[in-house]
Amino acid sequence: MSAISERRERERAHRHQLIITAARELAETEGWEAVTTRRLAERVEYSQPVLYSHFNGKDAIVSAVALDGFSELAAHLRRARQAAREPGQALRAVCRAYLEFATERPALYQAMFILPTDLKFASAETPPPLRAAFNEFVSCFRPDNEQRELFAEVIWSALHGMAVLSDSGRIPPGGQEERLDFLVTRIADTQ
Amino acid sequence: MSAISERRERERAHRHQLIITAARELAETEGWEAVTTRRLAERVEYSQPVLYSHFNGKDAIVSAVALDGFSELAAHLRRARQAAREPGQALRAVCRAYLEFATERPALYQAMFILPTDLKFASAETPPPLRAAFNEFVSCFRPDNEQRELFAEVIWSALHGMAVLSDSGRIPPGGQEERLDFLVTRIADTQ
DNA sequence: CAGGATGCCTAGCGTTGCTACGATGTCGTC
DNA sequence: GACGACATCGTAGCAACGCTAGGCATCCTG
Repeated sequence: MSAISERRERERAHRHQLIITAARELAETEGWEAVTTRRLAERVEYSQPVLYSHFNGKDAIVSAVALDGFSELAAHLRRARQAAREPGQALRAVCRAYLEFATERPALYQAMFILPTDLKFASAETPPPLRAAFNEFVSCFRPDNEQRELFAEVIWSALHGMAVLSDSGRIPPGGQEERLDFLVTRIADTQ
Repeated sequence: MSAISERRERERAHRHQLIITAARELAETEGWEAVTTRRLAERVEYSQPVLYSHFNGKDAIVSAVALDGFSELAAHLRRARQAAREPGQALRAVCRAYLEFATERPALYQAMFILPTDLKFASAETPPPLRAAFNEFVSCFRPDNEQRELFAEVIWSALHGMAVLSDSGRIPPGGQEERLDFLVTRIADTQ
């Protein structure tokens, strides 16, 4: 392990992250359909094959972006939950933060929930950021609530449906706040 | 308008539907990624360009399949709603029918809700089948309920989220019945 | 029966994700 | 310090994609 090979490894790790951020920026400015391996390679100023020395394929790159997204989502939800004054308002705050996240970073949200990825959900090898994001919903309910995971799943499903259906125009994008209010008041009395 | 041109028009309409059903069958057996214009053309025993004389592009074919899907979904939901013994059970029956539809025809469901299509939602030119399906949810609530459309949107969002998240393994596919029960009992007391 | 229009297929364009292969340069050893 | 082994990277290319231009045949009309 010479110093040179260490430097190489550092450069390699740096380039790895460079690819991920380039893919994300390209997706956020021009949409995922503009993220081709050629354009991405040009953006990071390397040839196409180097992408495949870092990732198994395009799906793996999308997965890497999605994973970063889950970390950010978890942090975003946590901030909202902890900023809530009364515990009864935590769920509402987290739900609103979730919808915020989905509408403000649509490309990132697509990578996390719509595009095909290699990520494993709800299993033993689920990456920690995914669990962390999900647990923010669970934490809105009392620990002695035996159904809190079930509650969290339904809330999450409803929010995801609202986000994606309104984004694609299948439900009017205007009424999100009313829908959110209806959803939370229906669930919130049980914590 | 001779009889011959009428026959041609009939044949053309027949072929139009043939393309749609072929696309749907191919998607249901091998997934939408296997539905290419080449394979589809081979399947209907015509050359590629004839597809473009019937549809503006691949998205338009997917849209046509989706439109058929909405008709079937509306009929499926209506059947479930009308079969419900008490009016209080109608919502539960419709919701269960919705999830049934999504899990039993995943490819069709994808065309309707996930794949890019040309369909216009929630506007003046929304195709009737789309409105019909949505109205089945609305009809589960009392006509004097001024928020019934809002309720329907939230319910639909939650069901869509449950369907798509469980299909992609993001929530465990096993607990659908419990989630459904939780969702309905939370909403059902207001009709 | 000729003329014009219609319908269809062959062939090809540009782009996609991905990969085989050769050149270039670096490393450890004698 | 020279040399063979090794890793790294770019050029070039493959098969498949959605889509379209152009020509050939066929059919209806006057």
